[in-house]
Amino acid sequence: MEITRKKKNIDVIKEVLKQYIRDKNFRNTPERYTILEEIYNMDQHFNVEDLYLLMNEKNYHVSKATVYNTIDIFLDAGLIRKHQFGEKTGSPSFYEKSYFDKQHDHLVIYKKKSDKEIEEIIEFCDPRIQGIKEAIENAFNVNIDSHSLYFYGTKKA
Amino acid sequence: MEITRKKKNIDVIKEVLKQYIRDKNFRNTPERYTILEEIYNMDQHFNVEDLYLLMNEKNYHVSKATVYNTIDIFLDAGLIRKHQFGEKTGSPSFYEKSYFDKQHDHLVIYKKKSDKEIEEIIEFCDPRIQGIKEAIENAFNVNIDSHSLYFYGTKKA
DNA sequence: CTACGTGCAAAAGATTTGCATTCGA
DNA sequence: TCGAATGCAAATCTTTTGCACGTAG
Repeated sequence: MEITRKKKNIDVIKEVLKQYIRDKNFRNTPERYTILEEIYNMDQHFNVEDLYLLMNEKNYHVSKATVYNTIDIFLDAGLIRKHQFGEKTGSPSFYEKSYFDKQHDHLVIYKKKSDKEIEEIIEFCDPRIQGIKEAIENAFNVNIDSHSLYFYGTKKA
Repeated sequence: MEITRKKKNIDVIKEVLKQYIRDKNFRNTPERYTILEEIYNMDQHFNVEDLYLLMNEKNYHVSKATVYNTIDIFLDAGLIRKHQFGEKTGSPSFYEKSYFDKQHDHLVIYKKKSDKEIEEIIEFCDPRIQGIKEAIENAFNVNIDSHSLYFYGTKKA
């Protein structure tokens, strides 16, 4: 039952990708569908290195360049979202699947206030952000396509 | 008058740095005060490259390593804030002076929705974010030290 | 005097790019 | 067939690190 529903979902996702590819006159390469499937099998945030290693372990051979390339496409298609956890610049970007998911934000909990080692990342969703968004759209005459909100803190003693 | 007030402010800032340095048992190097002054003379967001070039143009010789080093200290001291505008991972971090400034967030306006070239960055301040912050602190039993909120969009036609 | 801080250059790490090869349409 | 995608390696770009030297305390 669980497996069935999962299978159904991934098929829907692949259909979304197929339509996107058709719209953009891109090509239906097997890599794109395989990477998509791999991403949608994950339940965690992942980075390019993770995904690259995981796929190669499973004997799907993909180059890193292709992973990066494909990730860009998926981002544009709205199939995944990108995150920059922690505030360090050089650290890798993280991604997560986004289709079927409602938009949410993140609370980054550091082990200690000082050295920014991440202990945990919690997702949350507060509807008030929509109100702020609308206020900003009106105040500055813009259309807002996305937002990113992170809170950084530590566990209460 | 304007100049006087400016001079006064920078002295206060330097005093803040001095106290911080004393607390941490660091050393009062001239570089630290010169870089601080340079930052507080700017009215724009800046990155390390900008600051490094600017200072060397003015014949203050500082190495990039020292700039990075000093920036870290200032961040910890709360004298500056760090931003990652645009969503690209490899792009440099930006900074801005933060003392005397109230916390604000940013609206990043892209020229076109698609290619993420930045047209303008607008600062705003919406008090509702405080309400969200408090809700999160209570919900997850954490102390939140900081947040970052960015809206991304384009100008309305 | 004794480390801490600086400068310089090399290293590291994530991402991009160039180019030859493959393969979808 | 023909150009878009891929794979691989080299290049790029920001930030970090190692080490010798200078200097604050």
